Amino acid sequence: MTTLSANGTARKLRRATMNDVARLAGVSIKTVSRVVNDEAGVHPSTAERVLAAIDQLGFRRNLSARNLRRGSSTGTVGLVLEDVGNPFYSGVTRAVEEVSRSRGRQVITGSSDEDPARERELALEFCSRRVDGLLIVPAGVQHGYLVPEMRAGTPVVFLDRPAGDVVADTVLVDNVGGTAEAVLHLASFGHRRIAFLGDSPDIFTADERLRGFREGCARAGLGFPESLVVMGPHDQDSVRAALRRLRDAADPATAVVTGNNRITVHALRALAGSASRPALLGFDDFELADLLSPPVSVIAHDASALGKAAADLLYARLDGDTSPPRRVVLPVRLVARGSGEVRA
Amino acid sequence: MTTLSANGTARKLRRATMNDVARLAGVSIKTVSRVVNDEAGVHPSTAERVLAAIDQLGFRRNLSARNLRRGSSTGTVGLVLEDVGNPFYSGVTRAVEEVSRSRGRQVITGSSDEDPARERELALEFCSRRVDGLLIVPAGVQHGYLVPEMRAGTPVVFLDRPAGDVVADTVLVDNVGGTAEAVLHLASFGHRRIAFLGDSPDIFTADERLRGFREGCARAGLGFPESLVVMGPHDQDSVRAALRRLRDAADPATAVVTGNNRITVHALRALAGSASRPALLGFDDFELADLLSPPVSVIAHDASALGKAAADLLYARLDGDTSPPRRVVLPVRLVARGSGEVRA
DNA sequence: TCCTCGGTTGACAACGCTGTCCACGAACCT
DNA sequence: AGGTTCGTGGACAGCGTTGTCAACCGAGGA
Repeated sequence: MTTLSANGTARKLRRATMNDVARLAGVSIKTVSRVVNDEAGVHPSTAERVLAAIDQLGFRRNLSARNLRRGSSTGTVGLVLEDVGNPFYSGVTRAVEEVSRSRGRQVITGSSDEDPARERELALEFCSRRVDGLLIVPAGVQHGYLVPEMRAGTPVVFLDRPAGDVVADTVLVDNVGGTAEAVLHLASFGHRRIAFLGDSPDIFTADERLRGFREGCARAGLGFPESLVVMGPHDQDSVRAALRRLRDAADPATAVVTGNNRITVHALRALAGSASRPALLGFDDFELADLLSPPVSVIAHDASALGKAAADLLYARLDGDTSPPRRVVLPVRLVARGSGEVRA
Repeated sequence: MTTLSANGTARKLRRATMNDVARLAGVSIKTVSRVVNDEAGVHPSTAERVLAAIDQLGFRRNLSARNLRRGSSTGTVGLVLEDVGNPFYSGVTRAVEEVSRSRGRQVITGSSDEDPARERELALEFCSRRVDGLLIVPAGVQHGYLVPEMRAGTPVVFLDRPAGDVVADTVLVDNVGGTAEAVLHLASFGHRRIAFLGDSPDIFTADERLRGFREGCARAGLGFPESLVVMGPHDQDSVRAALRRLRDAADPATAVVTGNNRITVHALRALAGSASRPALLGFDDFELADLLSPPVSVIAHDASALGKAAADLLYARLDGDTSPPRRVVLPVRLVARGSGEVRA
């Protein structure tokens, strides 16, 4: 094994172009192009000379120039989500990458951090790069800025949340049905005082899950326990405070539905070691939920299924599908592990 | 809120170019360029006409063409890692994205799945796209293919594992020291039969951690317990089988060091509910480790610190740093939570 | 009056690449 | 011998943008 040094020495050197290769090989630039693209009609000995020159110069075809000239696809898709660092979204990312790979495309990602301005900035930047398509987990509710892009032929698919004011393909999960099912499940174990701990109602999924919670309460004949609904907390301290309030109330909650994986984890941490724990059922599955004690029951849905469905939809558009925009709602399933099966 | 439809109708329409804008606004293309780039010297009324035309046509500057012409940075960096879906790497990704954002650059990611051919393919594809720099979690040990790229001025930083045969900036974590510390920690609780469950020794980090394990054993005066070393298992079944073998041995292990987060989780699942559990100390921290019972002690290191350090190194090169390649080793720390503090 | 000057605008080339079209020589046919 | 084909190679334009340079116009100075 030889150790090759390749650092800074020649840093400012311009990259070799086809012209350089052509000059070195003593052929025309077009012949180089032919060799690089495996086009027929180049004499083997000529090709060999060209390949040697390519090797010697470390030439690598400039894809930007190629795509510009050919007016063809850039071979990229843009993915705007809330936070690649969140395991849920990284699962989505992986699925998108997987599908894209099979279609010979690369994925550019960006995290919006729930900031609509940032989402917009990322999406438009991607459009400037002429991505072939855009996958967006909306942070805001206004997407009119995408209309020119869509009209210009960039297909857009919204993930996890719908767009505010444009009609486009959308993949969602059954937030309402899942949360309602959670309430009914808890009620079937005798719970009458069920609380809901959700993220900010500005977030579509949080709001939908609250809707599902109300629906579940209604179907279980529990009325509308507004005092048991807390929306907004999404860090450790605020979740802890909310739980304390629910516990210390005159008529405390005996069960809690948590609105997403982060809130569930914060709730678990807040409740750890406390003597009497309410029954708990969380929206979103998460790793190790089965190993906690008690194991945590959840409304599970599949990040990769979400990513794959969205990517499939996008690639169908790229393949020329011009049918009306679709809205796909993926099913969720209740995974009973223990924490939600405690009698009131 | 108006609902805008923007689907398929005009799909095959070519995107508007500066030429189109110029024609519509009745100015030269150069004037459009001036407006788009906020260059001085355009009469306000002219600029207004141009902006109106841009708006009407939904024009968006083509960055590929711009970069081609200016010969400047493409504003992208490539990140090749094992699997974006793995929480550890998604943390790395997020950190890289964060740093890149502050430097006005976008991140293109790709998962190699530990396949050297795939790593190479991704890295070279990124080079063809003329990324400004490359961050690579090596899957293989041969990186000579990168030499032409590096010579041509693309800085490369290796993450988490060193490159096989090129000299370049590298950011690692203290695998050896951390694992040795783990062994000494367990030994301090009286353990003499300590096992190591690691991933395939082909993987640098797995091999280094094994080295650290041996070093720790030596320093603790435990000799070289080769029968207690199992390398390779990385799925649920093989980890379970390995643990069973260790337990059923004539002189069973009383403590286990697991070589990475996935193996730790598999081990936890395999040991769940079993009567006598060995002391456990895992390499890599993971979410909820503190909430398990017993809470899991780990050798922790920080994915974002790794990503940030690597990105910082890369951007330093892009800023013109031509000092010799650096090797940064990030410290790890033992987080004692309970599972590793069981007396033998 | 002529000239200069700042403010505005445009013509043109070029970035690296590929599609089109044409040139050249050798071999083949009639 | 002249014409036709095939195999090989090159000249050139243009993808959408920007840097360079020059032209134009009205105002101000000599």
